[in-house]
Order: sequence, then structure tokens, then C-alpha cells
Amino acid sequence: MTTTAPDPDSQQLPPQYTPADVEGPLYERWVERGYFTADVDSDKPPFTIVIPPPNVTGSLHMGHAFEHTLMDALVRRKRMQGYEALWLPGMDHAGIATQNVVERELAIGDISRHDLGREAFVDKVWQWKGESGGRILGQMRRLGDSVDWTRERFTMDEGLSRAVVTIFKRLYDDGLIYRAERIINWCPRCHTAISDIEVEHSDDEGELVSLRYGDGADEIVVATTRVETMLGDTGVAVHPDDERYRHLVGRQIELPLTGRLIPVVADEHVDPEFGTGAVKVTPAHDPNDFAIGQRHGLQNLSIMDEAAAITAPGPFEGLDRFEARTAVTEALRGLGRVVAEKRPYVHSVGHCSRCKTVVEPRLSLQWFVAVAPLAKAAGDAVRDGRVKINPREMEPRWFGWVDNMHDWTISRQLWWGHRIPVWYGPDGEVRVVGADEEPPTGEGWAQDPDVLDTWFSSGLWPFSTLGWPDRTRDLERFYPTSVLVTGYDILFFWVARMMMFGIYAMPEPPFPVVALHGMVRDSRGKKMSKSFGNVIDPLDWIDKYGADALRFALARGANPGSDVPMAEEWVEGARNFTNKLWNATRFALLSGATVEGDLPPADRLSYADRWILSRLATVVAEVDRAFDGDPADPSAEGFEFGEVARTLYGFAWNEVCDWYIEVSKLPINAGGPEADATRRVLGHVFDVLLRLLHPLVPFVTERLWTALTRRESVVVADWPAPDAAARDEQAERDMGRLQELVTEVRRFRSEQQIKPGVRLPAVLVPDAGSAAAELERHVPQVAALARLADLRVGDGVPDGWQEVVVAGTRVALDLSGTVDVRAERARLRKAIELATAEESSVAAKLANPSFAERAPAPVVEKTRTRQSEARAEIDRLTALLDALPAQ
RNA sequence: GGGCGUGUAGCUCAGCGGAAGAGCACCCGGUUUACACCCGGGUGGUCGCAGGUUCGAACCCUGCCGCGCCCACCA
Repeated sequence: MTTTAPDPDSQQLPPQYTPADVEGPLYERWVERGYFTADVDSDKPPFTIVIPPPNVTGSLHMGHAFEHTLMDALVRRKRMQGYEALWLPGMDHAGIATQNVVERELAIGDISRHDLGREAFVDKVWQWKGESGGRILGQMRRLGDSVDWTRERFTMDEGLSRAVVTIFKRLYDDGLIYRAERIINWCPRCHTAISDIEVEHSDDEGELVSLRYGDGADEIVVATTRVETMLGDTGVAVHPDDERYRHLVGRQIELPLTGRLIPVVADEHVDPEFGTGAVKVTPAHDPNDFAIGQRHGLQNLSIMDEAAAITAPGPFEGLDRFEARTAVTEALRGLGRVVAEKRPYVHSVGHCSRCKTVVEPRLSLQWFVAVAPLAKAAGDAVRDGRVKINPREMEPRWFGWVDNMHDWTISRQLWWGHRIPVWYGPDGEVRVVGADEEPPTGEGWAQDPDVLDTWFSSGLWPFSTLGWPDRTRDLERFYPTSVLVTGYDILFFWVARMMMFGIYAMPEPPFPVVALHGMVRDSRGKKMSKSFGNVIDPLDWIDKYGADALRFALARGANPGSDVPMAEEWVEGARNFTNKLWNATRFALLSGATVEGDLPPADRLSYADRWILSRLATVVAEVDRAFDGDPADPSAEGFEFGEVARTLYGFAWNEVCDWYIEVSKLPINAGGPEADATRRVLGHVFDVLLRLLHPLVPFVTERLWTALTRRESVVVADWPAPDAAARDEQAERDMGRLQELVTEVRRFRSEQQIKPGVRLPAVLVPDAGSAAAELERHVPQVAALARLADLRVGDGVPDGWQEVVVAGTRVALDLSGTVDVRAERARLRKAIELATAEESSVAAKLANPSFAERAPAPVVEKTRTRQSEARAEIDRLTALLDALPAQ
């Protein structure tokens, strides 16, 4: 008997896994050893992911933990697969969001940014960035993110700022950036322009008021939800074909309260069916009206300032827009001009995505990107397959947006951000100053005070972080990135910008595939957000259950593009799983499992050994398929992290632990050459299983794998290769048979309420379908797992013994008076009922002539087998029932 | 108004043309020497509704109903 001395490492594994003891030191060790640092000089193929940069202001929430888990899993697996893996970390300066946060801080001390002045304020924000950013980096370490810390970037770094200026100038020179006076979305609280996508629409209750303009024959009724804007009306529009108003077109009518005369114009845009078919036109405060005004040469009359207070001279001057709405309505009512007020009137109202203030459309001079050609290129990249969106169902969204995009307002009236690289001269000159150019000096020259939209710099992220506009070696080697992992909520905010800029500047698209994930929701399906108060700091759960548990729980719920429910129970379950892995590996170590030497040849292995190796081979293939998809099957698109997690969980727990470990105890306890073979298989199974799990649960697998193999680190171990030769159908059938036998006997015991400790004498009785020799194979295993005594293969059921029928085989048990006859009779009757129902349903199917003709032969064959099995089952059960003692 | 998705066990979700699944919850039984963060057994579903295609439908088609999300210059 060859007993391997207990592994010294195993002595260090206590019966419970305590994540807090191992996670921190392991992470530091990984970083020190440089595992996460990508080598630009290696000859490995590159695999690159740039992190969606979190806002410096915040801290990472559950959505980040989720996203990072997915990215880390991809990166760790590729690293194991022999790629030069680069996961580039960094943060976003998040212009408006950060500025708001710092302003709010200042407001506590009753200070405004204007009190500080621009320079001091920006210094303050940098200071804030330093404090806040550190927190985020700490969180990433706790999560186990295998990012390359030597390449950390920030959107306001010098290099990235150069990229911003460079692309600005190129776009300007190409005529794709221009400055114009347009109607833009204005946030009266943030005092800045915002882009279309920074406006959130919600159905708000307002009131629709009908107003009478003009007098007598000139009278015309218009309707509005924003009464105060009438102060800025410079026309009324009707449809050209509208008979009702034809006589008025071209006439001037009087605008109430102001006494101004405004023209009636005919415009196709007006829907004659809607309301009265006449529209008041306020070109300076409504995008539609602005367009109408442009077409008919109407005056643009601004009536509000940047805080949305009325500037039109008169009694309303200085009133806030909402005060003015009431005041103007009152005044008009006094003049008898209010025809009708309809309330409530629900209509879509735009809000600032940052502060929820109602957005005011406002005419103002801003910088824009002419997106048409860029957006077209971004659309084409997906259309022609250079970029895939995963899951594919998201593509219509992409096209719908990219094909209908409005020009992008990029200037912001803020202080925190990339300052617009444009100088204005004393005589109205405009000079865009590139990265390597000197700004003009001299009397009257001044730089544009505004900064750029924060998405302008994040749009450059996949290449600015690698050194662009310089042609660095990193850029050459790691661009384009390999995949973009992000939430579907920022498909347009961010992904579209990166696509447009990447194709424009590089010109390869920045990634060949966009893997979209869903939002993390709480157990009731609510989106986690501050306003709902259901936000959980990932660190709380990491402290309590370990980073691996959190990661595994998140991964387990991840189905491409769909939202992930999250509740503490899920994490608890995942923690239990890490503990299960811990103890299972601990068992392997205590049993002397080894990874040294070749696996024994198949003929020296038990069927259980061959079975687990066969299953393992299948699992390796399934995991690869879930990660990578299947080129032959368009429905398998890959990125199925949930599938990976569920496959491995089920395999590890229900197959390795529940069956293989239990069966392996027999040879191991018995010793001998069979024990050596099983120890080697056990070692192999855990070696491979831990490597497969490492991308999802890096810490516990590292601790266990190094203990098991005594090798350096699973981080740099090879990813398991599929092993088709290990597939063994016969072993799977044998094991299936064993499981059936054991499960049926256990169920019988449980139903008979036989104590688990009682070892029943039993006999396996072969029948036509199962030879004695075949049954012999299972005797020791069945005896051990089903807790039977003196088990043997016999040729009949001894008198007075009960029997359990397992698909063709009888197991006779000596209950010696422990039988509950009534319970047994009920059990048999129920079983007969079920078998009879099965038999008749199958018979009906076979009796159907078209089934025999049309169904494939194997299906028919299978159905026939089912029928004969069902008949045999009924006969056998009936005989058993008859054999039961009368009472 | 357009687009996309979704409705399967009490809960959260897999399955997407050939005998209804998992995790959690629940019930029963367990000091089985890796693990009670465990082990064994069990209850629970006309797969939203109504039609259709098919030998066969949770799965394909049509229509309805419910829910969710995205887009939209509905005065």
C-alpha cells in the first residue's frame, strides 16, 4: 500500500474558507510579480480591454463590480490562454458631474465657484480628484481586477489632453467642427449647454392653454404648454393647405400683452389635424420654431437669461420662467385672451440628466460636431460586420440612433474640463491652436472660456490611452482593443463616440465586438440607484462574503444584454460555493491527490474515474463555447458568463463533490494501485476545475491551486485544453446506472423512514436487461453510497424481502419488520398509476400513423423502448403489490 | 408615435421543435471521519391568453393582454 504523506500545505487549510485572510496578500503578490503588466515586447498575440473609465467623483457601485467581474474574467482567461493581456485602467474627469459635486461641497460653506475664481476652483477640483480617485483604485484592488497599474490613465492627463486638442483641430480643419448660433438644450441650474443625450425625457403633467391672438377677422387660436414663451413669439404658423387660415397667411396680427405685430406664415411642418392647426412660433426658445423661423425669416427674440429668468422688458422682467408662466396666464386671462385651459395635460418634458432641472431650449452660440459623416461610418462598421454588437438584438437600437443623430453640441459653459483650443482675435479672427502650436499673443486675443463635453475626451479613450496622437509602440501593438464591455445604457453616450472618433482618427474601429451587459437590479427588480435608496456598496459584501463570492454571484446572473438581479442571498449562495470548493480541494489534499506524472491509461482506471474525466472534457468544451460562442451556430454568440458560472457550479458541486468524491473514497480508503490511480485523477480534476474557475473566482482558486500543485500561480497557468479523447460514453452509462441504483434505494429508504445509519442487507437481482456481470461492477459502490450491507448479486428475491425496481433491475432489501405495509402499498399504487399513464400516452403516440411515417427512426425507436419499459414496469409493480402481506 | 425585449415552480432565471430544468425558499430525515457555509429525500408548473403550422410546440406563425427598456422637435 502506497500512502502519500499528507501534503504539508493541506495542514494549513482550515475547515472553513476565510477570504479576508487570503485576498489582500494574494493581490499584492500578483501585482509585485508583474502578472498584470503587459509586455510590449513579447511575441504573444495581444488581447486588450480598456476599462470604461469610472467618474472620479464617485465610488464604484454594484454595476461597476459587475462590469469589472466580466472584464476580469475575459482578461484572466486570455492571459491563461497565452495572450499578452492588457487591461488598461483609468478614470474619467466627468466634467459636469464632477463640477456639480465640488460646487455642492463648496455650497456647504456658502461659497460659489465664482467666489473662488476659475483657477482656484479648478485647483479645488483637482484636489477632490486626488482624494476620490484613490478610493476607486482601492475598490478595484479589492475586487481583484487584474489591471495593468503601470498604464493607468486619466482623461485630463497631459497626453490625453494633447489627443483632445489634436483631434479637435483635425475635425475643425476638415470642416467637421463648427461654431454656430443654434437652439440648444440649456440647463438653467448648471448654466451650461448640454447635448441631446444628456436630456432625459419624462411624461410630466402640465397644462395646455389655448390663446387668442389677433382680433376680429384676424383672430387665430394657438395652444401652448409654455405660456411665458409667447413673450418671444415672432410669428404664427399654419399649414399651407389649410383652408381655414389661408386668408391670414402673409398678414400681420397683434400679439397680446406686447402690442407687437407678428406675421402668419405657411409651413409644411404644421399638422392641421393637431389642435387648432395653428402654431405660435418662438424661434429663440424652441427647436421646431427655430427651424420654421429660419425658413420664413422670422426674428429670433430671446426672452430669458441663463437662469431662465425673463429678460423681455415689461412687467414680467426678472421673473423665473415658472413664475412668469402663471403671471402671463393671469394677465392674458385678464385681457380675455385665454380661450381654454385643459388640465391635466401629460406631455414629454426634458430634464437635465445631471440635476433633473427642466431643460430650457435656448438660442445660443456654441461649438458643434457635424456628426453625419462620422455617424455614417460608425453605422457602416456594424452594417458590414467589422464590429459586432453582442447580443445581436441590440443592433437595431444602434442603427436607429446612428442613422438619425443630430449634430453634437460639444461646448459647455463649465470650468472643469478640456478648454476649447480656440482663440478669438480683436477683429473677430478665430484661430484653432493645435497641440504643438503656440497660441496667439497680443492685444485683444483671448481663449474661448468654455470647455468640451466630457464625452469628447472619453470618445478617444481606446487610443488616447495608448499614446495617440503619437505612434507609440503600445498603440501599434494593442490597438484596436479586443472587446468593449459596457452597459447598454451608454451605448450611445460612449460607444458611439468611440466608434466615430476611432474610425476617423485611426482609422480602424476601436474594437471588433461590443459586449453589452445589463443593469444590476435589486431582488425586487428595481434598478439600483441613489434615489431609490437601494444602493449597496460592493465592499460591504466583499467584507462579509469575500470578493470571489460577490464576483461569482454577479457572473452567475449575467445573461448577455439582460439585467442582473442581485440580493444578499445570491452572494451568500456563492460564498457557500467557494467554501465548498475549499473543502473539496481540502479533501483532495488530505487524500493525497497529486498532479505529478501522466494520467494512468484508461484500462487502469475505474469507470468512475473515466466518467469524471469524460465529464470534465465536456465541461471544458462547454465553458469555451459559453465564452467564445460557436462560429457554426449563430445563436451561440459567446459572452455567456452566467452559463460559464452555472456549468462550473453544477459540475463542481453535483458531479465532482456529490458523486466522484464519494465514490473515490472507496479505493482511497482501501489503498493499493487503484488508490494511486484515483489520487492522480482526483488531482487532475481539481487542477483543471480550479483553472476553469479562476477567471471568475481568482482568489480562492489561487490559494487552492497553489496548495494542490505547488506551482507558482494559477494566474499564469495554462487554460485547460479540450480533451476529446477523454470522452467515454460507456463510463457515463455505467455511472448513470450507479446513480440510478443509489438514488432509488435512497428514496426507498427515505420513504420507508429507515434511519440513515441502518445498513440493510440487500441483493441485486439481474433480469433480462442486465447481466449479473454488469451488476457486479456496481456492488461496492452501491453498498457504500446507499448504505447496504452484505450486498451481492443473486438470482432471486429472498422470501419476505422488499424490492425496489430501478429501470430493469430489482434491488431486494431485507427490511426485517421495518416495512410500513400501508405506506408501501400507497407508494406502489401511485407508481403503477404513473406508469400506466405513461404507457397509454406513448401507445397513443405510436398508434398515430403519421408519427411512424414522419418521425425520425431514432425517435420512434426511443418511443417503442419507452413503451415496453412502461409495460414491464407495470407488471413488476403489480406483482409487488400482490406480494405484499394482507395487513 | 416608432423600435427592442419580456411574460416558464412562491422568488430570480436557464431551456427556444422530440419525455418540463437550476439556484434560493419550503417540507421530511440526518453527530455518514472534506464541508451543518453540510448530507440524503421530497412537495411544487393547463411554460400569459386565444387561434394556427407540424406526426409532435414552452420553443415557429398570427392576434390579444400584462410588464420593462430605448428612441422621438406630440405645438
